[in-house]
Order: sequence, then C-alpha cells, then structure tokens
Amino acid sequence: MLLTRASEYALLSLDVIRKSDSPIGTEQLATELSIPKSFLAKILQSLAKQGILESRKGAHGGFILIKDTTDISVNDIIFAAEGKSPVVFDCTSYANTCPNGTIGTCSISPFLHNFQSKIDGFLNGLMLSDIL
Amino acid sequence: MLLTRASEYALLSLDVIRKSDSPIGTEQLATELSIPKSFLAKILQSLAKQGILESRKGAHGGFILIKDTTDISVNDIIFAAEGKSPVVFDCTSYANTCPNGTIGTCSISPFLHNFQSKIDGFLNGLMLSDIL
DNA sequence: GTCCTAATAGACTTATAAGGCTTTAAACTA
DNA sequence: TAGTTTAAAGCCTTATAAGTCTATTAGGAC
Repeated sequence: MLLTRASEYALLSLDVIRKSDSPIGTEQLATELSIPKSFLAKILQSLAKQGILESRKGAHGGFILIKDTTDISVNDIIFAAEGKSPVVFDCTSYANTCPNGTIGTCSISPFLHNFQSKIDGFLNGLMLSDIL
Repeated sequence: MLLTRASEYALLSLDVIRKSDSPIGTEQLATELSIPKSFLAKILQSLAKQGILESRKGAHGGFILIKDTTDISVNDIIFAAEGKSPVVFDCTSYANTCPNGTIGTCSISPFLHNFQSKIDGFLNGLMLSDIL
C-alpha cells in the first residue's frame, strides 16, 4: 500500500481540527474518530513539527490549524504523517542488493521515475481544501 | 511503498525473457539478474498462471513469453507478481477497525478513490512495450 | 501549588515482505 | 525404461515495517 494508517488518521484529524477555533486535544480527537490515542499523539506531534498544526500544552491545550487549507498540500500532510513522501519503489533502500548494482539505471528505471513523478505531481498540486 | 520486489523482479525477468526465442530457466535468470532463485521461481510461476508466460518442464525447459508485449499491461504484470493490483490505501482490509464503521463513506474516501483511479488508469493504459 | 494536557521515549505486538529449503511431479533425452 | 532436467508446491526462517501501549517528563491554566 502506498499510504499507511498514519496518513489516514492525519487527514481525518485535520478535517475535524480545521472546523474548530479553539484547540482540540488528542483525547477528544481519538474518541471522536475512534482511533488509538497513543498512535494519534505521535502523528499530531509530527504535523506540529512540520508547521501544519500548533500545539498548546496545559489545560485547554491541544492542536489548532495555523495555515489556510489552501496552503497545505496533501503531500505535505503525508510527508509529515509518515516521515517521508509516498514512494512507488525505493531502489535506494535496496542499494546493497540491487541486481548488478545498476541502481537507477536498470531497464525499469525510466518507468519507475515516470510513475513516481506522476504521483508527486498529483499530490503536490492537490491542496487540503480540494479534498475536504 | 506501492510496489514490492516481486514486481521489480517480474519486470526485470520479462525484459530478459522477451528477447529470447527459446525457454529460459529459473536458474539462468536468477544468475543473470543476481536475484534469489527460490523467490524468483514463485514469481515466474504466478506469471505463468496468469497466462503471461508459458512454462515448460524437462530438459531445455523454462519460461517463454506467449503474448505480444503490446497486449500485456503493466498492471497485469504487477497483479500477477504480487497477487493483487497496487492499492493506495485498502480500507477494506481495515474494515473491523474503520472509524465509525463508515467504510468507503468517510471524509477522505472521495480523495482516496480519485487517487486510486488515477493510478489504475495509468497502469492499465501502460503496456509492457511502452516501458521496455 | 495543583491539576490538566502535550511531549518524549521506549517496549511490545502484529503483519508483511523476503528469502531459503525440501519434496514432489512432470517432461524431455537417450 | 532409466536417468536427467526443470517446474510446482509447501513449509519454515528471518528482517522489516506498522501499529499499539505504558510510563515519564515538561509546560501552561487556574
């Protein structure tokens, strides 16, 4: 699968958070979306680190959106949630076992790059406001 | 990752097999491409079951291509190699834990379906002859 | 100061991918 | 027919990623 649950949870969370003016806590989000609190906490943390959300500690703390939904691409969200952009097939992670060591230059490389750029283009051009 | 090594090996193998008139054995292919023989054998078997290759037992046996490369889509190959078509995010495999049980009807479903159909269209329209 | 909530870190469980090994069955060769 | 070659099939091990849980630490609100 191209995406993991991290992306699913991130997108579902952002759909709730964007509708609120005040911060929403992990606890509340987890309950409302019926998803594990601990896992969600890590994802929200990552979104905050990437500047998509702002986190507020203490009582009445939680997470709020600090960008306009037209300024956040779906790729940004996935990257933050998963720690990397979605990839078709990562040759580099197999570098040591790549047949003949022809990494990036084998017979299927052109296809992989073409495919990858199609996906990148799609996700970078798609804004959060387009899908929610 | 969207694709696994099974697809990589399948495509690399087909690139070799298509150039030969006589059957090529698993042993020879595995050596030539520097990939594990036992794993490759399973992949080739799957390709044969899907009617992409024909297998011949006995001396001088092996695998040959029985279709024109313009009649095999990349999606066919991936499906055969991996046992399923590449999927962006498989909600159905998470059916039991889908938030609110709103499978296929949640706020991100339209995005997922749109994304998936883009990929399906690309891979179904792309023939083996286009990429090798 | 005390309660509330996020941040951080780590252990743990489960699922999947990847590869290996062995046995069986089929087909060709001589 | 006997022997060789090759695919077919199943089971097993290992590596890695995904997902979950628990406990501790840090910081803000009242």
